Amino acid sequence: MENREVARVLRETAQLLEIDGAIIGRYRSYEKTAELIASLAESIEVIARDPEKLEELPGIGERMAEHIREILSTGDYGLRKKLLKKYPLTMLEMLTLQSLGPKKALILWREFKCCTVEQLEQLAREGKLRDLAGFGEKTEQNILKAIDVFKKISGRFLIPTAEHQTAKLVAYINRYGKPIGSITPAGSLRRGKETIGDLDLLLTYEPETSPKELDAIKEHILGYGELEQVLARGENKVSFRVAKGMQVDVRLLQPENYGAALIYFTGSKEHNVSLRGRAIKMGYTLNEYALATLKQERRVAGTTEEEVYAKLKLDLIPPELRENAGEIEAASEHRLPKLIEQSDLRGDLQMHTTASDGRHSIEEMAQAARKTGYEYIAITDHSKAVTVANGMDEARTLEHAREIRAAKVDGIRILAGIEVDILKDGRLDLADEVLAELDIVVASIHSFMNRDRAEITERMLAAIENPYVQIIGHPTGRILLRRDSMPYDMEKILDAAARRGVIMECNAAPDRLDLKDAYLRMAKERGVRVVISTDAHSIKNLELMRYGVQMARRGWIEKKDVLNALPLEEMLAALRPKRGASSSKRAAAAPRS
DNA sequence: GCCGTTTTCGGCCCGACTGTTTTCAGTCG
Repeated sequence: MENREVARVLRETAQLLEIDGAIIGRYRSYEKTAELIASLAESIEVIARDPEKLEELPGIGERMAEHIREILSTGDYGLRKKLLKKYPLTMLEMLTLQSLGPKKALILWREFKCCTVEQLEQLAREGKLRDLAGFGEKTEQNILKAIDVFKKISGRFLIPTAEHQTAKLVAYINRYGKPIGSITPAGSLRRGKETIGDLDLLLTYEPETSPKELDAIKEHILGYGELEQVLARGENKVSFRVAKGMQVDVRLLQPENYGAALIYFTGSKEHNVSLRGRAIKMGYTLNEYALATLKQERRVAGTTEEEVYAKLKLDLIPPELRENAGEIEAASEHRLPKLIEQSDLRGDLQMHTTASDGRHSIEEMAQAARKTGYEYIAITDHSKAVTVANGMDEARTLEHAREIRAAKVDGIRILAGIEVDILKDGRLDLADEVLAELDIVVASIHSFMNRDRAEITERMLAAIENPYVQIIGHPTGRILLRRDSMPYDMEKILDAAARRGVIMECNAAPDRLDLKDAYLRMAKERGVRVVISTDAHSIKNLELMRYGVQMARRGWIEKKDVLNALPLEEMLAALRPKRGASSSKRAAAAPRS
């Protein structure tokens, strides 16, 4: 059973308990355990095999450990099943509606036996909600609006979509007639999460700004051309929805509170909760304005993030790590990783040209890469199995390799590579003799992804065992918001990669970001090196590298873990030598053009 | 259900905003 499955059972139990009116601490305990398990890099199944290890995890005691074991062995949990006899599972779907929480859901269930979004819509349309205790006409309208949103949107967006909307919005806000303070994007966008739910913007204003002036600024923001619905308009905050249901929160604050607010609105929520717990233990209280003494009689810090973390005796935690996944402990013991930066990278080892499905020639790609400051690139076009991408057979691959080696661009080394397909049975799409002739072999799966976990695992293991494979490209095959990862036993795969010296790719395409953070961290723990590659299909795509770097940072990856942060010769030496070939030595010995 | 330099019992992060109330509960992030 996967961690997220176990986490789902626990989270549903927590929600059902909350509807059932359990005391706050009890359902929070289930909620916290669910969050913890979802964020673990290791498999909970493996941890649970050790009789003591489970209870060593924070927030898991004797009883919770038992519950987890029950879930792992039966696939479900007794208390959840018991609660589901009282409340249907579909009630939880209703909780995803904005403005509808557990208390109102319970009233709907008691009064109308209403437990689905469809039934709720019917009741709201008939005007039957407004007379319920705690409900009113406005609530009824809000529920109808929320149902509209629910039906229309998935609710999450790719990073570039969120960046684009942020840029437009910031430009618009800055068109306010008078000078305005700084505008800072926070939230999951700042943390570099793989998809973004909503936008959080911090807007500072000077302390002498009059209330009237503040109102004018808020009115200006709400005059944004792409605004579709105002959700809240208060003293310190405006919230609204723009196209496709994306929610925007703009928080207005004074510069002296900037650091505390930036921490608060960067999140994650779990990181913040943990920070507050730490603050309390140290005799402080932390909110979005400042770190202060417990009874708020004295302010201790709040103007910068550094200052707040320092007072909490923590090193400054990079936003990408703020997921409450061990970063606070690491920061308190001065052992935060020194995360990889884009400027550490010396090359890009996966890209395509017109030989398969790319848009530019070898020289054009090399020139563009040279301009970004790289020392080397690898051209890795597709092999013949990917017919739709004009994949190359053995003869074309060899001819293309000759062309790559003949191409000369000053100041950059162009390596002859391939992105060879891993076939249905785990064999490779090109003959060994051909692979032996190339400088770099990336192997990827592009077809038959809908197989079960055991089959996919075996297939990937076969590829890793193949002595010609040096790098596994976009290992899980996911396309964000469209296609799930292939199911496999990542521990087995990474153990095999560690044993065989195979490198795992972190594909930088913002709709892939594959490997993802948790798997990158697992790779690092096993000593598996990673390569951050754009998989560029055009010159423009070379710019996508920063997304891959940010995902790697979220996986705690440092410069020393990254293949393409090495100088050319060291990079080639770090590649697994191909059996029966000395191509890596030959490549290293060749003169740089 | 968990946990302890404030605690083995009694808390559990904290504040903004809305809407339904007439001082506050519910929801949200």
